[in-house]
Amino acid sequence: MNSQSDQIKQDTGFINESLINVYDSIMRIEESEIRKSRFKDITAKEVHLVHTIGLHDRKTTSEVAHILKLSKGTLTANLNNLERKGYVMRIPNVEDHRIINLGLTSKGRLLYRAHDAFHKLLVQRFLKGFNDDDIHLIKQAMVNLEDFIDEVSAK
Amino acid sequence: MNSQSDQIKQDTGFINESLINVYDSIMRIEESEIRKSRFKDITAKEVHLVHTIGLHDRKTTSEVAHILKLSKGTLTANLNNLERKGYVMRIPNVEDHRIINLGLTSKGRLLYRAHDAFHKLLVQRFLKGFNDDDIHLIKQAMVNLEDFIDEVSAK
DNA sequence: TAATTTAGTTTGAATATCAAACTAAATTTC
DNA sequence: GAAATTTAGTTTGATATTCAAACTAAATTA
Repeated sequence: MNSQSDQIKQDTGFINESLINVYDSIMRIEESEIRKSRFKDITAKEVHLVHTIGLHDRKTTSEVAHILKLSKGTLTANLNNLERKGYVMRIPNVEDHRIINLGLTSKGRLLYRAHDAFHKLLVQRFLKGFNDDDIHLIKQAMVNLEDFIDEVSAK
Repeated sequence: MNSQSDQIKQDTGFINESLINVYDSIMRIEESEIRKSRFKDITAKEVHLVHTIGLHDRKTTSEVAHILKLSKGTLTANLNNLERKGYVMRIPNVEDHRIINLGLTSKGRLLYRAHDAFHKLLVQRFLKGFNDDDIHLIKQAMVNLEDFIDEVSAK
């Protein structure tokens, strides 16, 4: 018979393994789902970039590079690819001619929404069977995790 | 004043964003923490490979390639690097001479444990302030997520 | 107006990845 | 039990990703 504390050890052990394993899988299925749809030329990294560019923000190239922690040169290369494939637009900034703002084409917006829908489905399943209090508690655990990440990143 | 359902929308929205953002950060801080220690020549991907090889299993090259979803050629290249750096051993299988089993050197085991300790700290912080029932509930959410991943991967 | 800073691109080198061809060993088939 | 097939892992050649540093053009500051 398992004691209460054995149960907890088992739970935390499972959560540990899960945190390690889950993301890789999420990236993989995101990519394979998106490629089953009409977006056959898109990788997981590219979806991530499209998500970061977003629907409405018109971020600059530097802002996006900073968010994704990519060098400026790498981002330029990635943007060239997504522009060539027709998902992303470079929008010269009229006030400051050094700046390029980024936007999604209509195809890019479709991709954004398809990815977003898949993610919402994923979260729905993640939270399946939980009531509002439970969900609030799970949210708090994610806050903890982000706090820890911020702390470690800062030091 | 927010209604209850607004609160839930906010929570699930946060969880959604969090799931997207958190892993990248985890990979990044894992790498930077490991490089602050005595393991300065190691990338996040390599830690992941060392974790997969594990302390006791003596997995084959093909098993590890399958787990990490890498081609055999890619894994050979990765193993060459980790062998050169002194973390991984190739152990010829005496019963079947085609097979190479994989193991960690003592340096590799040190790296494994350092990474494991960091991960345990991370989970500890993830679960900070929760009681046993809460933890069990969070574990259940992770099970949900893995189920969803398995379902989508299978179809 | 000259010097400096800033935003983004280009360049060149290093690394990672894959699929396909290959080698050697084990298993199956006849 | 020899020949054909399968399996495990490596090598090869091509492609893609990434970075830092040099560069260009525009804006800001001195």
